[in-house]
Amino acid sequence: MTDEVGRDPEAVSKFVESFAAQLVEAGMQRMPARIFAALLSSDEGAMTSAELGEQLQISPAAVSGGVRYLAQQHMVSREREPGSRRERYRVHSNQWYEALTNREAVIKRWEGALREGVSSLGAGTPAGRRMAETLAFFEFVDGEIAAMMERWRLHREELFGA
Amino acid sequence: MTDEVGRDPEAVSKFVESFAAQLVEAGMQRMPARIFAALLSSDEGAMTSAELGEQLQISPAAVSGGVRYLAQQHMVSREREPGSRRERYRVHSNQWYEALTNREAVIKRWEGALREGVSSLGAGTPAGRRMAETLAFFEFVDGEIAAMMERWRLHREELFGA
DNA sequence: CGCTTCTTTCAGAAATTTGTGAAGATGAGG
DNA sequence: CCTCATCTTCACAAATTTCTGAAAGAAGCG
Repeated sequence: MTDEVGRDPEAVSKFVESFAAQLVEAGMQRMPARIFAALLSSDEGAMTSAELGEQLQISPAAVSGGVRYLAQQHMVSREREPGSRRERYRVHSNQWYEALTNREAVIKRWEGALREGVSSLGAGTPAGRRMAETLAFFEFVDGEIAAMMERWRLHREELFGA
Repeated sequence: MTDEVGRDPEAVSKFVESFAAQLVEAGMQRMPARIFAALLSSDEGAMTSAELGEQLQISPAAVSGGVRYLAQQHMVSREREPGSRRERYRVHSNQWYEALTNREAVIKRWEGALREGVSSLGAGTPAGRRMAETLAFFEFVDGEIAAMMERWRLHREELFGA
């Protein structure tokens, strides 16, 4: 087997860019999206800063900024190769889409804003009622998502084994 | 009752801006967010272009652009007062958060990109397997969300009556 | 028809965001 | 300690986005 490269870098790059484009369209910033897509399509599920910089043709500063964002969103984690200042950034295959549904903080803030709206506009007014209903929706979804993720874990074991 | 105004414009405005800010943080553009928040907190659930312009202090052009975006996302609908060129933009209290969960098109595109990734990187490779799993997750969520919305409708009737 | 009232489109000014290079930190290893 | 390899921060240039005023389009109504 002369297949030592193992993968066609061009095919990888093509996928990375096209998946990143979807993420961008869904609202993610460009650099985080590209970095994330690159990690997702790496065999290890992890890359160093230098590797990312090379594949994506971006500066160390851009890697740093993008990774910081992804880490804040809990979409990647950072690892340190022991005895080296070099970091590697890893996407835990499960972890990340859990983060996707973990709008936890976002939902909580929306709920807060809506509660304030209900009371400041008046619970008896039409606008107040509309907002109370919206609030109820968020509260409902909040609970449902947790249950859904639990079902996913079961489903996942079924499909791929524990 | 000298309460003819009915609502404190300042309180309304304060809520509108704060709710819009949450939407912006969640990735919506500023103008659409403000317009949407204004509609949501109006008693009628509908406003004319002129009313929106006045409350938000923006030009007709900005209203036009924002509304177009919201309509594309199915978050508001346009109505025509019969016998007038004046439009009013309405948020149907139910409709809009159904639109929120209706990432339908978005999810489909992600699934497409992932499928392409699985085949172009190789279903047998580690990266390919990771993407196959991610794909399975999206397919799962897709189905779950429909079921969840159905439960919401029931729950909603329970809370607020049909 | 043509006037009037609204809405949309468009080009450009202003504000914001993004990515870079360069300088500064941080820590491993001699 | 000093050096080397890395990562991070920062100021700025470039690209992009956002909003506006002005002009053009559309539709009711006399």
